[in-house]
Amino acid sequence: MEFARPRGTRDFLFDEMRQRKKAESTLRKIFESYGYQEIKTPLFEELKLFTTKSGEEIVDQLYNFKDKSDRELTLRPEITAPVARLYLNELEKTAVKPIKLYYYGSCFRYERPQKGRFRQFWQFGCELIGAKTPQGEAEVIALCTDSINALGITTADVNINHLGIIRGLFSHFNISDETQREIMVVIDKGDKDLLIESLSGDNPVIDNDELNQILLKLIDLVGDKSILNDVEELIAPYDESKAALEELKELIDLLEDFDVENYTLNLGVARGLDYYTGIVFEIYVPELGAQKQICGGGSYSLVKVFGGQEVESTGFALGFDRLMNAIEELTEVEELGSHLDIYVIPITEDVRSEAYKITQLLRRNGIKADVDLNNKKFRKLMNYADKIKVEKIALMGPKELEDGKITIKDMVSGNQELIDIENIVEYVKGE
RNA sequence: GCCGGGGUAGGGUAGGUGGUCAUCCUCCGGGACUGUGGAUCCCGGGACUCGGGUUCGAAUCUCGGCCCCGGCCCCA
Repeated sequence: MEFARPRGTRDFLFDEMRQRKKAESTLRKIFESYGYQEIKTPLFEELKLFTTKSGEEIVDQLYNFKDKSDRELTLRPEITAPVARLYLNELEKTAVKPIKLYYYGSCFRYERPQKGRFRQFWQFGCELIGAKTPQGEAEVIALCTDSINALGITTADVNINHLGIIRGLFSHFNISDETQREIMVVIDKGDKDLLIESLSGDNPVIDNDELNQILLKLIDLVGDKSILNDVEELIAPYDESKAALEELKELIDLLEDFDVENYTLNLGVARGLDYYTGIVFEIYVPELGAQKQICGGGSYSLVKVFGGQEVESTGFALGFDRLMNAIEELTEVEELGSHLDIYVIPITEDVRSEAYKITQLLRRNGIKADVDLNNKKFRKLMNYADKIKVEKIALMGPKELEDGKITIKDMVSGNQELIDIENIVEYVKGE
């Protein structure tokens, strides 16, 4: 084709758009029911915003460019950092805390596209700023699971961890930041063989057998809250991890209050980034294969990222495209019906002007109505109404107009009824 | 960045050893059909991903680009 779209971006047609809009509105409703307010941030930001947050390495994965004034900019790869920037710019000094923000927008990463992975993709997420308490975290997780349930995704597996436990161990054994980061990345991959290799191979990342043995046991702890006892036993000698474990326990108790029942404790969940310090969680839909992660979230510290007054935040981002894949995979795709409520058909040429008036009347009363704009003949209009699968048509000709009436026909049953024009809005709405 | 498989009307396809070859279905527009749709028939519309090379001649062979589909790497 002469005009190709850039690799890894997508077009969306009507039906797909409608399914997406439906999911979007479901999510909005739920986020707003939790008291979140929507914000929008720019699609591009200073490159520095993201390198500060995530390190220089991520430039490889960014859609970055220089503008005409030679500024280093980039399309945003995620929305947490822009929200943090916005907070520092606009809200830090004025807004009443806690602040509940949500966003829905596209993000960009310069990577090879593949299934469940595009260069332009959509994230739906939130940030709870200034309420880093176990109850804040519990509520955020509740919002997340409610959202996923409302979309009909039934096989989602919510995995929760508290990074303070493992950080406590690192601290106890005096592990350097750099080594911590290295080992976190390996844990984050979820590949145990690789971890064993890293820890006990020829060139161990950590030269401490005691810690290595604990780590290997720790990341294997996956299950319901009964595993907390195992964790407790394992970290008993290490005071640095105990506070985190207590926080985790408190969170687990609170999840019950927030009516969250299905979750997995998974001490192997990690994050590559070192500003995540407390609770982290990830959600997987196994049916999606390699790109099964539909959500990532946790608590982090804004001060660690950008400076400014210490503010603890909790948030998560849903991968909207993957959610749509999961919905498609797991739920019966609903027939959408027509995009119109009614189609207005003038039977003869001389009543067209009346047809336009009636169409406008319907529209102004919130009815999705359409009318022919191409002077097509009656038969063609019937044909068209059939093709677009509209359920109702309004038929009008000189005969019924003389009496101030109009025919409403149900295209599914074939029944039709003669009604007074002044009642048309009520009639169409009423059924 | 790497590896595989692809690209023929809007969608789905046939042809592929170079030449009478651009096929069929669907779709879209018009008509038969004049105040009641879905059927049928007729007419019409629309494509060889782009560029270079070989050749008298390329959808077909060849090289490169672009794009698509998988899989790695990566995944804040």
